[in-house]
Amino acid sequence: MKDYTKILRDKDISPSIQRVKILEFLDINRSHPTVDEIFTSLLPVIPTLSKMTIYNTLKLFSAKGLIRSIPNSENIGHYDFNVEPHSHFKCRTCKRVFDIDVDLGVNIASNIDGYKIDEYNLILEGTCKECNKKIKN
Amino acid sequence: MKDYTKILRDKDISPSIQRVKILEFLDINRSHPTVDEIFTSLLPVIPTLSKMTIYNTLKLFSAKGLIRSIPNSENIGHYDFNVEPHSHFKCRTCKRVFDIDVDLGVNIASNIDGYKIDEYNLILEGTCKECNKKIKN
DNA sequence: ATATAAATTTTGAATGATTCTAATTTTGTG
DNA sequence: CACAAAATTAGAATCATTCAAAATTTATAT
Repeated sequence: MKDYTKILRDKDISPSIQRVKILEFLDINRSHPTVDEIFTSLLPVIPTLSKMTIYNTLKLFSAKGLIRSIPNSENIGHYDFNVEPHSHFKCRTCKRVFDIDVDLGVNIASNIDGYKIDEYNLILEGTCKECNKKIKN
Repeated sequence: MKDYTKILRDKDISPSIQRVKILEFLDINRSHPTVDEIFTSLLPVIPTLSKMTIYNTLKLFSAKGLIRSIPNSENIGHYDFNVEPHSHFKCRTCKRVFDIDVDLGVNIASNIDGYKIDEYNLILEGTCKECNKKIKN
């Protein structure tokens, strides 16, 4: 079992119950959950939890490089514990976000001068394996 | 002057005044406008215009491959007349979206089996040249 | 320990983008 | 020219997100 309290302290974040539970949830659930999914799942654990805390916490975690957010054309935020370089595929049918092992190489930052890049995301969209099968049947 | 009516007909879209003007606007304004910017700009031209028409039209154009939408972590839709492969940079300060000439190199589609890819987007986020200067001063 | 200040969480209202629904207008066809 | 189909419009509804202010919790100094 990971010591999320320590992970937070190492990033200069005071480890409140809410923050620890949100971080733990994101680590265990690598399905790129939305704010709403996090809220619904943690409400039984922390009955006083508010969505505002989740928004604040996710913003804080992102700023500290602890997690990353995944933009997509449906304009709903997904969050990822995995900050290692990898890409994402969003299924337009089931709405799930999958990890895709596409390596962009390091050469992106070097190409663009003048721009300060905080983050980059490669997002593929279309139909996932499962939904493809269902459509064909 | 381009024949937008013909461009629409070629894609089996009946060329209403609204659709022609929206397409023309996107062609002339390559600044990746939002729905609101399109609406505000075209309202003087088509006084009865409604935002719903713009949403419908952009969705239709996207589905027909006439334009593409640019996802970003601020969850606000930007639209691009240019459907040729290229990437985007969104400035978190001034909110503008810039074209970036990043070559993704290896063709992505071939790497991922089982997934049907309709579209892919590489979106970089951070601070643009101009905003960088302002911050430093 | 205890008072006080600072940080965090909570609540509910507000905002902003997008979607829904139903009515109206426009267009295409016989 | 009438009728059906398609497109547009208006306004309400929804959903994610943010704001502002109050309440709670935590940390600090006495």
